[in-house]
Amino acid sequence: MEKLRQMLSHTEENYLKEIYALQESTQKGVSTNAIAQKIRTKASSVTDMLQKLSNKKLVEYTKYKGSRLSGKGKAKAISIVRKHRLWETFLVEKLNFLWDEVHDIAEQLEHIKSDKLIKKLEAYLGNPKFDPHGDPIPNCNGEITKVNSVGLSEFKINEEGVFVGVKDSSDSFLKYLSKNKIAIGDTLKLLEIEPFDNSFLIYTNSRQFVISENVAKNLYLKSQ
Amino acid sequence: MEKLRQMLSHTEENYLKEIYALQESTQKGVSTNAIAQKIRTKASSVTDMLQKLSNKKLVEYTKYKGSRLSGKGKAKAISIVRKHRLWETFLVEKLNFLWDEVHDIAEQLEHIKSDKLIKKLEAYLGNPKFDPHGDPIPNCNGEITKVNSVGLSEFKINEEGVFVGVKDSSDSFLKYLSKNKIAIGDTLKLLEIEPFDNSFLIYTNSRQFVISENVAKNLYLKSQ
DNA sequence: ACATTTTTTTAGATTAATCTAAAAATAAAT
DNA sequence: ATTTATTTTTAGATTAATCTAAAAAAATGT
Repeated sequence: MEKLRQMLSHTEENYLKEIYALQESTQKGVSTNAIAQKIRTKASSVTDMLQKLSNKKLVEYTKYKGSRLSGKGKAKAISIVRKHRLWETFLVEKLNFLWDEVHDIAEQLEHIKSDKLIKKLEAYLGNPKFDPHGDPIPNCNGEITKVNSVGLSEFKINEEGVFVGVKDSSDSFLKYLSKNKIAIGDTLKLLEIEPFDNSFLIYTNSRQFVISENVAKNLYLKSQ
Repeated sequence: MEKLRQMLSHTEENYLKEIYALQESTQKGVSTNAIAQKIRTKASSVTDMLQKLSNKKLVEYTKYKGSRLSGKGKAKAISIVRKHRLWETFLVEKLNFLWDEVHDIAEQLEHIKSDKLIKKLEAYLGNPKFDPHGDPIPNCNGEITKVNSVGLSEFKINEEGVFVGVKDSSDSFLKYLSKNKIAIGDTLKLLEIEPFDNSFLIYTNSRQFVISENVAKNLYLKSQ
């Protein structure tokens, strides 16, 4: 008797997506509390869900030790990220949304279940490799183009690069960027770091201005 | 204290949509069993939901008497139909889906919550008035273009008309139509009705063929 | 190393949507 | 006008996802 493919709930998919995001930035297990914060729920709810996902072999979970996605779980997470980023691209490229308006809508669209839909959407968009925030779009086999960009905070004085993506794509940060007219594709040059507060003096588009260290850390550039 | 707008679950939205479809074809209350059949659930589950929707003032429900949507409920139902039909149009017009492949996907997309999205989608599609099945797309105020088409089964011998829509948009019926190469926009002429089995002899696209009475009832034509 | 703090898990409840089985109301048939 | 059949509702359970409060484990500080 063939076991028909697991249908995951929106909630389960969200957990997988967030665990994936968290485990990418560490070698160790992802802590229950970290997940709870991301999902905006209580640690006890997370424990329940981890046990469930563990039974389904999507997460490797051992009590008190934190969690990692299994191969299956990671594949599923990447497929959700893929859908999210394709939909964001659609919203910006075709429907003329601003890049700081699309996150919540893509968060809903990423759960639509249809492989055919996502294949056709991808083709319709011209097989983009990056979404509007500069994040790579996994292909249908889950492979992700490696971006070798580096945070502006790592730059040397007078080094120059093209702004290719953000680290933090929170609403407030994206709104900060639009307000200050910094957009993907812009060439930025680091002129000076003020030792007193570690603020960065930047040159771009024939003007110069100051950004905080925090902002600099969140800007990814491809240096030439 | 301002009451913030009711957020309905997918399930509630589905009930409203189906009750709307059912109540359009009758003056009387919609029966609990009829809803159960549409939603593919048990009558007892429907009763529970009707009581809930009634408490929320979306449905006018009196025990054993059947239900009708309230003004609020009808408006909500129409907005879901609107989303469903706009998404179907997108899938067919932009992503090149066939008209018999889009229903299940649109059934998911219709629950995406964003007024801005649906406004932008509508504009992107060029403000279409009809979906790929010939059904009218409600505008953002819930107004629906009246189609004065008539079932082929009402035609007289030698009467001719343009095929503008289907009554039953079930998968199997749409597949029947594609297989037999009958598409919206085709001109059909009724040549003969066979008295023995009430089958219809039809002429279209330089060929003639026979359809059952049942099929004839489901084809809506605009006679000239 | 032990006491304290923090993190994580368990136990027990709650809400939404569903189900089955039984009871109640309505409709149909003789 | 009764009886029979059908429809609808109620009562009581179940499952998924969540919560609070308390218990258990791990990490931290002196």
